[in-house]
Amino acid sequence: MAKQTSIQMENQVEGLLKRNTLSITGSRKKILQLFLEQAGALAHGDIEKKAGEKFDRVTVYRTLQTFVDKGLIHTIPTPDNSIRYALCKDECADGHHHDHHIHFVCSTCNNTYCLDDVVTPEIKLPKGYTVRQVEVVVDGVCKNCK
Amino acid sequence: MAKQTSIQMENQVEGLLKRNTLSITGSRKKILQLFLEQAGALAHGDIEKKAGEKFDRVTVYRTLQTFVDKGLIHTIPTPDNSIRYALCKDECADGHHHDHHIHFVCSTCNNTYCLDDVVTPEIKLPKGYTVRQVEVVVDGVCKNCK
DNA sequence: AACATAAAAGCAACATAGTTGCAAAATAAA
DNA sequence: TTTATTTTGCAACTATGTTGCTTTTATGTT
Repeated sequence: MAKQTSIQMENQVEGLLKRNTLSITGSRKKILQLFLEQAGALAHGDIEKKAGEKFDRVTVYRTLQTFVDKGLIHTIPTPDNSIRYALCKDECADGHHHDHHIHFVCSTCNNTYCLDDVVTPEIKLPKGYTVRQVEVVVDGVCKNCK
Repeated sequence: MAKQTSIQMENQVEGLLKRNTLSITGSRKKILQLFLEQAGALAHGDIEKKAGEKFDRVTVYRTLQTFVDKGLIHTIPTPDNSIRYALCKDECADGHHHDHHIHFVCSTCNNTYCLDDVVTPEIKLPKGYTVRQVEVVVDGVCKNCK
């Protein structure tokens, strides 16, 4: 993906918001842009820091919740119990997530990545259990930290 | 497993603590007993409630941390971001956990179970990534809630 | 372009979760 | 039984997340 001008980024961000029937506001643009600029996932705290003291904590919480509800981002459970959020692929929409990829947490740089090409395996459960979703989080060292 | 008398339970609890070089105290006995009585996993909050207002919050935190360090219990990451703890099998010792089983969270009763017979699958990662641990959490309906 | 309506942001206050330092109490070892 | 060490409880603090309400902002309509 080629690097974009800030005008192109602006268009991409606004397009994404419009396509998801979200009104275009300062905080939504800023937060969505942070996700687009970032390879990995972001925790609530990361966003507050990166946004540079500009938004109220409550606004960040509510914006993230809205993005999850609309299917723009999804949550990633991590072993250290800090919820992280990452952009969804286009197939996700309006609360209906299709996250069949696994997540990778680097124990060196502590970044979390969506490995979109690695699909979650089939899990065979004992009799009586019904599967709804399988979440796989792999812990290790990423290619940048090697 | 046959139901135990309270004397047997007491012995089992104290034995477990001794084997892990932990001094025998009221809170450790009580908390460890809660884990033994319970099929599923427990969150910090569950323990505070079940212990019946008897222990300080700080003591519960520290006891859980000690148990994790010694390899008596392990943590389970859950989608709703509440850390849960469950007893380890005997192979775990002194900070070195061997949790090759998957975890199941029932979306009806909200209990978390270790499915000891279901081992985590091999995950093939892209070039450059090193795997240290694979954590699988399955979300669905358990056999009791069906 | 101005207005009305609906949505979002900001604020304050609160609730829950987790941490740290220290003194008192309990446990283990001598 | 006495001593040394570990654990507990308390107080205070930090971080994280939530709720109600008011003001501000965005958007669709005239």
